Amino acid sequence: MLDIQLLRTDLKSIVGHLAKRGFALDIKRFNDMETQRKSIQTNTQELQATRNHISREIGQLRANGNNKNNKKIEELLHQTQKNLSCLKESERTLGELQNELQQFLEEIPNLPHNSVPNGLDGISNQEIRRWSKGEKGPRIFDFIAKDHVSIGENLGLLDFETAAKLSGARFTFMRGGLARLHRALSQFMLDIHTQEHGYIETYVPYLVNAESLHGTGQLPKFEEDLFKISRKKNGNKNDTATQISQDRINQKSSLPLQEGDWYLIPTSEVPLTNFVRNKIVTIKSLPIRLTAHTPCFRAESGSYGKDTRGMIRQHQFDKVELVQIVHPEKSYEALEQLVGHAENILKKLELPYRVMILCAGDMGFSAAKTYDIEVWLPSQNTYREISSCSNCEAFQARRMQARFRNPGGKPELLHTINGSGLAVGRALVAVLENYQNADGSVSIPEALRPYMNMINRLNI
RNA sequence: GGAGAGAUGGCCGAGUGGUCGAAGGCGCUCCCCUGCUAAGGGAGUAUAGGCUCAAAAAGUCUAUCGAGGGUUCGAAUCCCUCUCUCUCCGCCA
Repeated sequence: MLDIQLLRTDLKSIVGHLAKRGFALDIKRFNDMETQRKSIQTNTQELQATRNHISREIGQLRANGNNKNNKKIEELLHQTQKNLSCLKESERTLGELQNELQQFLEEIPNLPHNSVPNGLDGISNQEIRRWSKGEKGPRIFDFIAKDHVSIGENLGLLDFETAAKLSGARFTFMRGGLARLHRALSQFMLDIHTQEHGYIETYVPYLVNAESLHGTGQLPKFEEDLFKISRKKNGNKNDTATQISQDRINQKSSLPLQEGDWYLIPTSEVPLTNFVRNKIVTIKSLPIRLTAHTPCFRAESGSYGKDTRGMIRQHQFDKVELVQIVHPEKSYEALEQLVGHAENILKKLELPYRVMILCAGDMGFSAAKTYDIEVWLPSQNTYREISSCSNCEAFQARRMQARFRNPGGKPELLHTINGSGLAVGRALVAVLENYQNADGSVSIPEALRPYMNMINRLNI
């Protein structure tokens, strides 16, 4: 969420920044809402002040306990009648308006950082650097490289048919050495991040509430991408709408969301980042570096027909996530660092990759700057995304009210950074394809052998 | 799932309808006292928002005592709903 003060004081420049990412802010609507809000809020507060005055006066008269006062009290009571009905109406209108404004704000994406290239889609993303073991680039095959589906199925270890029977399309069933390799990858990643990169290993819930998803920006705008678990409790909630508007009057961060339901996490960024929701942390505790290995669940309703073959795009996949909660002045430094941590995994696995900076229009909703890391897939003769690392600046922190106390003792918003380190399923795909041999076997990368009972290949 | 107890500021804890944003204590900050330290004395110490203001500072108003709703001229206090924590019972990995 953007700082509403910024919209109030510098709307023009914000509109310009948002246009860079293809978001058209409705200026007229915002200004209209603001003008209305201002007058109604002032009015409401004046009426409240009057009410409080009269009440206090009555209180004083009562305390003095003098009979003469009864008349005066009655007068005051009479006087307050009209005031109160105006107030009620005014509060209601203000609530509705705050509600509308809040909703408007919540659906505005983050502002792209100055270093982010212009462009509205992936074509404008720019390559920053490229890495492969040795100078020659990705391995050149002296046979026709198969894709991971053929490799896995030929090994008899990858079974989409069973997965489809159990669940449907876009699920994976693995067994034997392949399942083990999958586990090895995540164990390996966790070990590197905790032992070499200073992250705290974390175990988190896979079901989270709507507030958490709101904090990181998935809700309210992207509900269709999520799997929702309903907990049929007490049937229908009563007047949710009234509750919300009341909340809005109080100017608290509030949610147009149903309480009670759970969502499967689309990434452990959600539980990890929400760790600091509604918290004021000490400056000494920064940076907070958290990592977790979790399954991730995505409905991906928008992408049917894309990557239908294999395990590139699944409803369920594992990911080792990196999250940093940092001082605002350190966040860009931390982003570079975090990208390096993710890259380090690929280096140790000796998988060729490149780092891309996403253009403004290709970034996610909450991001101010994003690097994608793409791993080489020989079967597709191209690089494919295996990690996405973003600095969200204060965008998520503002939604979450995640703060630290500055040296002056005042609470200030933190910055949040997240990135995959890495997507385990896609890492598995990359290993299978890059380490495949002519005879259909797959060599195990050196770094993973300690996790594989020291075997050096998966054989047919 | 059943029965009960509870939720107040950074922390502890008082407060059952009236001037309470909230006693007292601890902690923290500043000042005084003091060879040093300890002890002692004094002052300050929530968050968000509106308005005034060119801006800052400041002032002023509003809201906030787990969350939401209700009763009332007035709610931390009374009523309803929900969430969470604790204790006991049941069930379970």
